[in-house]
Amino acid sequence: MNLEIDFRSGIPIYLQVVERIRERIAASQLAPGDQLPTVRSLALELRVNFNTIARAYRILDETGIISTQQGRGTYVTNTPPPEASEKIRQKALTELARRSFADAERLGASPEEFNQILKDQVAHWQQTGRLSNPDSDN
Amino acid sequence: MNLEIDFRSGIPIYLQVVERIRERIAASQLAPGDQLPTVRSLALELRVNFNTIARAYRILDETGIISTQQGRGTYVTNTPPPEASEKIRQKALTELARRSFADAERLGASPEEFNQILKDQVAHWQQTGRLSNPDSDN
DNA sequence: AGTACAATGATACAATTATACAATGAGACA
DNA sequence: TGTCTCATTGTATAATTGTATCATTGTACT
Repeated sequence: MNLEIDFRSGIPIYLQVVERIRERIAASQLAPGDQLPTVRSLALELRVNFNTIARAYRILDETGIISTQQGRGTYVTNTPPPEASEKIRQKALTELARRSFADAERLGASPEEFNQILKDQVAHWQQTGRLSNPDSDN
Repeated sequence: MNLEIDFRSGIPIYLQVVERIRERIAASQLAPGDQLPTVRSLALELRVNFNTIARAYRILDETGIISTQQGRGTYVTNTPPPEASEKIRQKALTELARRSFADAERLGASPEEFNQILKDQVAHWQQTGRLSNPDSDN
């Protein structure tokens, strides 16, 4: 799943999981009928207790966009209407931007410095046609 | 832990705890990822109230060298502090940039679109003097 | 004495984890 | 077919961990 959650943000993990999954559904990365990871497998991936994931799933279930079934698994039921999806998507992107700057700040970089690095990254991507490999200069 | 605290020194207990733990980390007796004692267990050991330990932990958390997580515990921080070597810092920043674009792509945004959003975020930061609040429009 | 302030303690609370439990489904076998 | 067993799934509840808020204590200063 590769969900990005921040243990140091002060935002409860279960709420972060709710948001990240809503974003994936809004971005059609998860379509109706798709099965979500089991509470245990996602918990293992995120290194948290599976009850924390279960709590997130329960919230999503109560809002009706997924369906959790004991013994079977959890499945996506509805995708929000296009205009709502676009709004969620926009919010997800600005939120991602905010998190990125916050992470950069923790590494001692000002927003300006990090923005420069991001620009370089785009330039490199335009040259090579792909995002640079994390192991490229080891 | 066996922290040396002097109750008669006149120096507040929570400040002594802060100093003792800083020393342990500086001496690599506590490594990144290591879990510190819970506020209650350390309080029991030192015969003080656990709020006093919590206060010490909060100070260390604010300086970024440990991370306290409700319900989970407190851990020595993994990410290198800003004063780490420039090379490591640069590498961490480019890796962060790469991951950010990958996440944006997962949300259905091209690098160009996401870059625009990043620029807007910097502009907004320059206006308000802070990175925008995650809860601003919930 | 009285006041103000910082340090510490008491209590209630929220997030996360640990443990035991119940529902479902796949495979073995009569 | 039926049903047994067992692994896998989500559920329920209590224990553990840090947080928030206010009360208490001690000290310095008038």
